[in-house]
Amino acid sequence: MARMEKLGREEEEKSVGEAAGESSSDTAGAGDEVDTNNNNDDRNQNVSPNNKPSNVKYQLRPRALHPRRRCDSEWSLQDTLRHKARPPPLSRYRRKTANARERCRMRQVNTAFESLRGVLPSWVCSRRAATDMTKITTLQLASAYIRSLQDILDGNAPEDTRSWVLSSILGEATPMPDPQPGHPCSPGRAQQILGLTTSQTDFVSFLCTVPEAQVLQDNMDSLSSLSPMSETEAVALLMGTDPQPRPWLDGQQPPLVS
DNA sequence: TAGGCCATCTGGTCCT
DNA sequence: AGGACCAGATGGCCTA
Repeated sequence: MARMEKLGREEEEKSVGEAAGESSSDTAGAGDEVDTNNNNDDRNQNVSPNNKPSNVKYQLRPRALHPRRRCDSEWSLQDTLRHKARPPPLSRYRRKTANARERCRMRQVNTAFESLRGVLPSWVCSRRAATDMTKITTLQLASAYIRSLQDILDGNAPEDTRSWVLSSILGEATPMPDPQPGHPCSPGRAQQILGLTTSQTDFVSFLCTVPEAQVLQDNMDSLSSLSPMSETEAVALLMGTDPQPRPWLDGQQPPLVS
């Protein structure tokens, strides 16, 4: 939290500085007077003279076109032919405006990540600290979540799914048999107990007629190390009555907002 | 202290 | 020409 506040302050200060005519790159120096193409960088020393990796996890690739073309086997002839003369560097004004646009663009990316976290059900994330919801984690969780929903829609589920879902809906500890009209876990019963809307009851009906949601749990196995789900949580998701607080959305400082 | 994650700056490329 | 997008580089913060 404190970290994010500090980051926010830093950005604010930088924005103020730029508004005052300062160039943040004057102090940050991210690229200023740094020969980003030179291979004398410490982290490039594991690259052999023929530019092949030597037992390293990753390596840097030359940024400039000509060195990259020399070392990058994926560089195509078309790329070479398409290469244009190097344009002059941007003016100081255009560089600043470009930086501002880039910051804005990255804010939009972060907003999109926040939005994505917002649609992830709590049981996907509830076992994770808010600070653990990194961008990568968010994408991985969302991917697994979507996969689970897709499996449900495709009907790739064992037979016991209906009873599992309905027993969860009804808050009963043991699996229920297949619902029959008038059965305690029929859609009508669920509507009565839970006060469901018509559309929600329709969804229960859907669950009563197709095998599906065990796959949700199965897919959650892939997430088990991240966030084991309870039946109640899963049903809350399915019914749109997600009861759990989402600390990363709860008015607290979001974990990754710039 | 190393590694992960992030924001930011920057240059290159593509598109309008 | 200028904006959008992308990826590399850099430095700060945090945690194991």
